[in-house]
Amino acid sequence: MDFDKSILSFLKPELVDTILAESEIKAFPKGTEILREEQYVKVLPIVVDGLVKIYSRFDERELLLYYIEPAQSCVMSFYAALNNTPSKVFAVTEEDSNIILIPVQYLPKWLQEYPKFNELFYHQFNLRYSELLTTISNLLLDKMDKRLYDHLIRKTEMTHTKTIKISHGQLANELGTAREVVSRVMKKLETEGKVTQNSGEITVL
Amino acid sequence: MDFDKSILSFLKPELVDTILAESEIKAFPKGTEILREEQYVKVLPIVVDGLVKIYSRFDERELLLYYIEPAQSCVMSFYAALNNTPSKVFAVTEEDSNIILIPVQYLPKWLQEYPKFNELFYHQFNLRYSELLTTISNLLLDKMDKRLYDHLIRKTEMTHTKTIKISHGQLANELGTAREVVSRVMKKLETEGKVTQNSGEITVL
DNA sequence: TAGGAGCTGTGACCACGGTCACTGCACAGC
DNA sequence: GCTGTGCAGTGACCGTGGTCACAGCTCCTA
Repeated sequence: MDFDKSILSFLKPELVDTILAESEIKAFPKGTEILREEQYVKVLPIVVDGLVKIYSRFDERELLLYYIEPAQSCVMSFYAALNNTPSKVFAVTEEDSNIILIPVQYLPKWLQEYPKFNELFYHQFNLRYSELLTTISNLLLDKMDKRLYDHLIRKTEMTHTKTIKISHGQLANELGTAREVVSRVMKKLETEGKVTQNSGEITVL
Repeated sequence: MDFDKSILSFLKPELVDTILAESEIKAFPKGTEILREEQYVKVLPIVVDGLVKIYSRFDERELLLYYIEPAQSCVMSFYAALNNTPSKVFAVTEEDSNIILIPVQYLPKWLQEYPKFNELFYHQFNLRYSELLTTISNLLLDKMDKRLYDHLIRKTEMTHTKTIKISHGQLANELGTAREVVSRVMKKLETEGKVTQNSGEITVL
């Protein structure tokens, strides 16, 4: 399949060709569950375009951890793949996405032969680690109104559109809270003139 | 300096010798601040013995992230060292500790030449990532009484003693809450017969 | 057209924990 | 002695958000 190789331009062209020769690029429609918790991972995903949502499930509650944007990889599945241990998180495509699937057996070899490839994953690990830190900071310090508003802002930034199609219940899941709480806070944000909403659509002003 | 090399036995002896030839092993007394936030890192620490506490500061509040036990390393400072970026966390010795300090300039070379060395850090990253996940889970789901009690239990497990010398204020910092809250909950744990305390000492029953 | 499913809006209730304002205690140094 | 400092204990207050119990809405399908 054709795609814009410039997305991997930070890697040496020689490495890009090696990767593409052995890997599959697959299209996943929006909403596909590409990684289940406790699943043993056979391929390592690198997102080419689209958007993948990574979340965890604690008890009955869920919490969005971060998004994987183009040219990024899911380090949890990377480590799970390298060591044949189950993954601890879930991954779902938030938009139609094309994803490179690298078979795990090539990883040790490429990691050793291509320092840039190695660096890529250290960088990804660091990125996710930082995002978890800010998630922790938000949980510890911020009230729901700020958490929800920031979350909506982030969504508009990533999808490059001011209007989001999502239900209060889904938002509640992403923030690890209850549906009623989201409804309450959304109403507050609406009266504050920060958003408008009607029937499953939210517009950030 | 002498120390028990068996602690690094998971690495090839050849690699251990290489590391020790170029690195310094330094003794840090309990309570030494060995890593400040926003500090540029020139050496990579690997704990030989003792215990190092890693925490972060959000606004005015602190939160303990995890402990570094013998044969472990601080991946945040690892990444910071590799890329010459400032660290985002603090590190303080919780006990007298001996720590190997590897000068950063050897890292790229050794990472490429010794796959085991590389694996060590992937493993550490994954470990910390998992610990941050459980921290998030605790913040999201658990009440203070459970968080505090679990925290005390963990402390006794790591120091191999039932009695902990710590003030309520310090505990509050580690849990990201207020001193009064810790006092309140400690009283509750005491009446429940889970702990006893007198003047800066807490004994877990 | 009646019923069901899924979503939103709301009011009431209440536990948890953050904050304030103290008091009491121990211990150190002057 | 007195005073300052640091820690523990406590009562009062109250905002946030989790929960329950509904009611109302749209849309789909039998």
